[in-house]
Amino acid sequence: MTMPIIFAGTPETAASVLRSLVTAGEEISLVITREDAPFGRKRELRQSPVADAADELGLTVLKTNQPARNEKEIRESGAELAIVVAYGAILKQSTIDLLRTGWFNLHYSLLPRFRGASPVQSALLAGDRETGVTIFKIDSGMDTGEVLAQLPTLIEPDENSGRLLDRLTQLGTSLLLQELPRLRAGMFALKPQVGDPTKADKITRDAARILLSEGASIACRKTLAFNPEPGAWLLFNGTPFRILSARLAKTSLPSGELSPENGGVLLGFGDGQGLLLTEVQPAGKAVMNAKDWFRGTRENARTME
RNA sequence: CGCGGGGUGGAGCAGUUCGGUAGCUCGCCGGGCUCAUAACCCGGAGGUCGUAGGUUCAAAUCCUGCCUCCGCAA
Repeated sequence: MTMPIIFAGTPETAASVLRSLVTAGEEISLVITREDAPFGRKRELRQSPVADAADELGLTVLKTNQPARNEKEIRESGAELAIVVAYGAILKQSTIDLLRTGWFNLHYSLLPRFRGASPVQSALLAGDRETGVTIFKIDSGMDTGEVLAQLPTLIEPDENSGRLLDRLTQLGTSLLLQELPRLRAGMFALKPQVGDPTKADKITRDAARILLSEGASIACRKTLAFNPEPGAWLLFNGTPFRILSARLAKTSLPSGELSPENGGVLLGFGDGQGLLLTEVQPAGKAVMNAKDWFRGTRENARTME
């Protein structure tokens, strides 16, 4: 008897939300996700995690990068409401207008801070103490719509993007489940976003590169922000070298110097401060403890840049 | 056929070019020194060198196929 809804999303985090909605008894009449894309070294075509989840759940899937071309399917789904989580495509006004109640996006920041593709990484990179989730009604802008609900949360020390994303997914899911009855009933109020908007642009590999000159503190934020993807890195003996996890050390060390310490390997930065590397990954190798890695390097050939 | 690196005792590596009974730094077990220790000393266990086949008197090392992990690029 409940009105079916549309779910749109693409990556694993969206798939997780989708499963939770179904488990909670929500009826999904259509799942929209991005088209299959080349994946990995072999560039094999692979469907999105959301498509996988939809298959498991026996839901109808529409794979499209341009929903405006599939207005017929959207209209015929019988839904008047859509939930969007990291779908990865802009909706045109004509598409937005197809649903009476509207399209509601779960966004992983406290809008208007960090509008765009990388709210989680951006919050960690900025060194924010607090972030959260926002559910807003999608309009034609980039994460500019009016807000239905928000939930803040404190960022934990040493929390990286992967863990924070998991937590925000849980928070967002419970907020969604809490708000859905109101959305269905049409009993909800929207408020404009308040505050200074900031952008969270798509992450580039270049942005994830650590520079010795920028200081240990910024480098440390990068290791948190870019774990697991794409991984903060610099060059060791000329090849890419990832730092999976590290923490600021009290000890100081000249820029580029390495020194084994209790619990890891200390790397000196331009500001004289040391960063204690704990988990690293040299090019072509698996992730390993920094100390193990250091053990296997040669004394005369240890150049960080 | 996108480019490239790796798979050697529990961990990280060396040895492969110029085939000839496996090494280093740790970890582990036992013993010693010490007020004590993550320090130091002595001793010990643990490896069909990814896998299948080939060449050879002899293969971690040379040749061929396969499996597998990973970096870059997309």
